[in-house]
Amino acid sequence: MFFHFKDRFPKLNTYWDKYLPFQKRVEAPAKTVLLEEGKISQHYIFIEKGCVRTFFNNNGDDKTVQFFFENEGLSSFDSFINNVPSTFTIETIEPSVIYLLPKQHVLRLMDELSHEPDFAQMILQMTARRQMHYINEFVSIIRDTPEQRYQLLLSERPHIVQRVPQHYIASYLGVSKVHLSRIKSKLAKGKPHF
Amino acid sequence: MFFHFKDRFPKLNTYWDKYLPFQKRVEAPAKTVLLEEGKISQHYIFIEKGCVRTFFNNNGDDKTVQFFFENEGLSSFDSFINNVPSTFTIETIEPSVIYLLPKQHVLRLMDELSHEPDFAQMILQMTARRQMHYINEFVSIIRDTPEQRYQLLLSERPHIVQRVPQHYIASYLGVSKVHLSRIKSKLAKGKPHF
DNA sequence: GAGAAACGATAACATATGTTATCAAGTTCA
DNA sequence: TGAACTTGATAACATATGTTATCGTTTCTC
Repeated sequence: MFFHFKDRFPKLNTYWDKYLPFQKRVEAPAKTVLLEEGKISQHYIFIEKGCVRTFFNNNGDDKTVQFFFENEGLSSFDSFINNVPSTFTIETIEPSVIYLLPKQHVLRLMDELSHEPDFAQMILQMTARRQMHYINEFVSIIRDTPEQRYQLLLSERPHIVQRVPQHYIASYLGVSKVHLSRIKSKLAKGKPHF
Repeated sequence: MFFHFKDRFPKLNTYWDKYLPFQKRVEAPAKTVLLEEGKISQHYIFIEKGCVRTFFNNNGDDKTVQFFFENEGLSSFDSFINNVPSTFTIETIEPSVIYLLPKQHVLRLMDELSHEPDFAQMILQMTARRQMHYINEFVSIIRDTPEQRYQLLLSERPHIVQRVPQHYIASYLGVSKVHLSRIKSKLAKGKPHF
């Protein structure tokens, strides 16, 4: 959440660096659960190597909500901030190197940050962007066909298509894995490459 | 955005009351545009009477993103905070009584608020909730069928179904208006009422 | 009050998508 | 190495959904 924005708000660096030593480094194999649906988030998660998805269970099959990669950080934001059970699970996709910063330190870090005069403005700018991201996800799914959404992934976030197993992508796009396979084969026919 | 939370953060009331006089009261007929897609948001909007939707244009037909009713407030949050063109239009559905608070006053209000010791925590809690709301919209649409989504509307937000024209609801659910009509007639047959 | 526009239902047809089942290739792990 | 699991493709069929067109009713507008 916060540390995505280090570049835009260089002031964060000083604070962030101070808390680096409190992180726990974890080498996690694929399919390691970092936070389980229903539990309360206790860590801020930073990905040094590998990738991670968030998903929730729906009658046995799970639905992927989002993907994260190297140098991205995440938490189950609502669960972390409001101390409520997480509505989704966070799980590694590939074998990954993860840094976990315990909640107490994040809270202390935020407490320090709040003395920065423009902290509130910073928080607002960050959260407005995040909010826009999720609104766009919603907008895309009511506006675009699954085929268009897949092509958007291909053109704008190709690393997802390259590194993430297809059935995770299917549930993220909102279609069955069979249909995603159909979409791929249809696109392959339309655009033969030599 | 903010003033949704007056009840949970009573401190807001003092500040809010102070800025009440700066609002402009507007009586707007149905289909009045309060903010146009592409323009930069200049007001916080509060609905005293009536209802409002946000939507964006997509090849001629528009897609509704959200509905707002009495005693709710809104802005094009990202546009308002980050001074970027709004990605959607805000328009009245019914004849409505609207209060507009110009941006300059909202900024001043936030500036005052930022001296409250727990302002940052308040902002975080609020935005985490909002974020959860939009994630849930996304989750619902990749998890549920349009029929299930319509039934959720019926059971959890019946006022929407009662007051909003059907084709707006259809685009919000992500289906054509013809199909929403089919869903309704199917449900009516399943559940005859005497 | 009359014409125009908005709203909603329905039909008929085409297309998109889900479901289930099967097969093949790769990967993991004991 | 071999069995189990994972991943992905494809076929066949059923269902869901989009598109276009028509009709009747209501609502708006002048």
